[in-house]
Amino acid sequence: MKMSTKGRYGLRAMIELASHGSETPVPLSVIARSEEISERYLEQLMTKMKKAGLITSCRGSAGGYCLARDAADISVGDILRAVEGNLNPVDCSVDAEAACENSGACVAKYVWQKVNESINQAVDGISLAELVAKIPEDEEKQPGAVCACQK
Amino acid sequence: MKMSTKGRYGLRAMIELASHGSETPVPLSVIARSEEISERYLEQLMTKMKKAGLITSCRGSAGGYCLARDAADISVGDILRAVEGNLNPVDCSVDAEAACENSGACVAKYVWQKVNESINQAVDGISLAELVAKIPEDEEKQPGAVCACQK
DNA sequence: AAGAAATACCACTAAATTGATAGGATATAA
DNA sequence: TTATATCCTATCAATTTAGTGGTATTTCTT
Repeated sequence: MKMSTKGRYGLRAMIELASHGSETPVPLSVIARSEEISERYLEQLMTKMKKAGLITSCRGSAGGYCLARDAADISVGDILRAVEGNLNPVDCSVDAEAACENSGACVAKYVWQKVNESINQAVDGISLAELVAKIPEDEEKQPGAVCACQK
Repeated sequence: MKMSTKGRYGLRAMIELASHGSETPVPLSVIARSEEISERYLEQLMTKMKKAGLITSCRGSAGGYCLARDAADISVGDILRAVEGNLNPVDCSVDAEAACENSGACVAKYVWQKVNESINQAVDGISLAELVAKIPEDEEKQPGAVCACQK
């Protein structure tokens, strides 16, 4: 039951991105360097966040990534689900496809549903803006709304 | 963030074990067969549960496994932690050893602590007895207390 | 006392997933 | 036109998970 680096890196990258102001796009290299994550690997994670509609991007010189909406409207759950896929501890409990032949009589399923609900409730209850607000002042920038790069 | 087969098999095996009466030890082969788990693999999981003090065992002919205490006093959390190790999604959030150099200023840590709490709360809130009670009658046996084998 | 039935213990292998790397293509601003 | 970026796809390496194999030991039954 460990969160993989996808989730861990992904969350940190988004916090970093959100902590930059909203004026200009933030290049991948900046995020990768300050969070000490391989650029190439982080790139894959950012692609997933973009597909999930959490960030936008601008190519070319002076390009980079921006939040697609206000940090207050992005939950940690949005981020984790974007990079990790669903957070269900066991697929059968939610996905009808993955249900076993015993499904109806399966008591364990009850457990997995409970756990699933509690995880999602926890991560959906925390917004990116909340986290940025916790950053010690000396490192914080302007959390701001949505940045210039809105293609 | 998936529960591995250790947790899934382990829970099912314990439910099966608890659903047998308390009179006689239940052989591994019986649990393995009815839950369709490899005996050899399940054996390793049972060893962990034994070390965690959740079950006892009797060797020899007519031997097998028994709950170490009443099913009402064994939580799903006890079982999962026994086979999976701690359920923390990220080690740094709990284990001081695993904390990164940035630990104090790390905002993500706040998330992992919340998630960890909510997972543990969920699994600790469900007892083995509760689950056994949910089993459809035609398959249920006597949930009972603790069985004969108490070495 | 012998034999069968069962767990205990130790190490090893195979499969799957995850993490990371590589190379080139495409877009954009100065 | 050049430097700076993202985008896309494939591949490789490392780690973790899942499962096997063999043998020793204990206990009941006959």
